[in-house]
Amino acid sequence: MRHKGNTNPPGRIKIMTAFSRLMAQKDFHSITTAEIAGNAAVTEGLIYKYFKDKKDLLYQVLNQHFLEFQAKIQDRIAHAPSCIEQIGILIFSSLESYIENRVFSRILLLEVRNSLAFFDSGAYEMVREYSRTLLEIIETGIRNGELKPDVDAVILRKVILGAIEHACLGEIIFDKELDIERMSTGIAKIVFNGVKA
Amino acid sequence: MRHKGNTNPPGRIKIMTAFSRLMAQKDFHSITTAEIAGNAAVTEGLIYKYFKDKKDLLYQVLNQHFLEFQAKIQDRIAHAPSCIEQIGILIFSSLESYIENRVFSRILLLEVRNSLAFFDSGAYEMVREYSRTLLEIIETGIRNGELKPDVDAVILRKVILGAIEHACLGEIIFDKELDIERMSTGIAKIVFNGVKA
DNA sequence: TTTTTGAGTAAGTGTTACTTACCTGCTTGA
DNA sequence: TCAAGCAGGTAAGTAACACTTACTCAAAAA
Repeated sequence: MRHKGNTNPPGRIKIMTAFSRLMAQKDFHSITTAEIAGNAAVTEGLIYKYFKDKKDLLYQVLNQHFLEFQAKIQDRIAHAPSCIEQIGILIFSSLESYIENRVFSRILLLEVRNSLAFFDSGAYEMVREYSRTLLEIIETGIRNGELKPDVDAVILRKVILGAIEHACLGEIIFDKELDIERMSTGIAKIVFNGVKA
Repeated sequence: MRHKGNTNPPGRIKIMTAFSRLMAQKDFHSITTAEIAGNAAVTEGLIYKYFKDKKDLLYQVLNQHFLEFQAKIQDRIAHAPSCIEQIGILIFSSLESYIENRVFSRILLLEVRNSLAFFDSGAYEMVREYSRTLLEIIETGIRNGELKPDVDAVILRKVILGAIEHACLGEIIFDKELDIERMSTGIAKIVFNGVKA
């Protein structure tokens, strides 16, 4: 049966950290419950005391990482004066978080999306909040004249989020370095000024 | 053992079409080999005559879909006069293919990326070719003055590919409609002209 | 006529995610 | 004060799954 207690017992923490460690080395499907339990020095059964199933464990680890991501970005954006700068900061901070926290990125960009169960999870709600934040910035920018009045806010959001994700996807998959500063200013320049001569 | 013959026997075709049908209904991991065999009216063992494992079946189905995708895009681009138009066509045709061929999209955007084995597959080579095509168009555009001379071609490619993927991701996942014309011209407008007032 | 070979089958097998029943010590309230 | 309840954790399963092995059959080659 599922656990009811609302504390955070050592076994639960050990399972999550062991799983995070393993996610840094290999993909979700090739990590076995036996392996998780072994690394956490608990029995397999305990995993199912704290997590509904293996996927639920994945989502909760993602959730935990997401909290830091969210907090950092919201804080930085709050201190920026203009919408243009806020968008620049969001691009930079997102890339920075993706690159610095590769376990988080691997899970969010590569592992969870293939299962519909994710979209009912709390972690997905955080994705939506992040996405909503960007939309609000864009809409404010259009209203106060920083952005062109005929810009489609929803499409612009898709362009920005897509660019961010695609920018670090290869680097996450193949474990390469990324010049975050160069990439984020490059993306911002294209989106803000366009590329047509 | 793996099959050696180079024909395309009925069993093999039945397995691939049955699997494609199933992929339209549910995600890869929840499709069982028994289910595939049952739908194809063959025995489970035959799957492993023609495919190394379940993932290999996935990659080969993707490959097959990709051939049509590639052919359509290359053909359309060849008939466009300018780089600007070629990029517009690539955006439109990609979105169209993603939306019209959802099995292909689900596999490419959601299912294969989580396993490193994919990046050794023939299907991934086609992704690279598609990506290379876009880069060449951009570089030509910069050289002949259609695009700004200081544009970073690699970053621009990431913005465009990211925007395309993100534009139809939600629609693929949640099985929604998409106004392809509106979306592709919207993306092109932002990328070409920028959004800053 | 015999041999080879590709297409396909039947019956496994080891692993894996997940379950069930249990133990153990700590708190708590009657 | 002590039994009851409960949270943390364990041990030993089990069903289902991906994948394997050893086989049959038919038709073309030799």
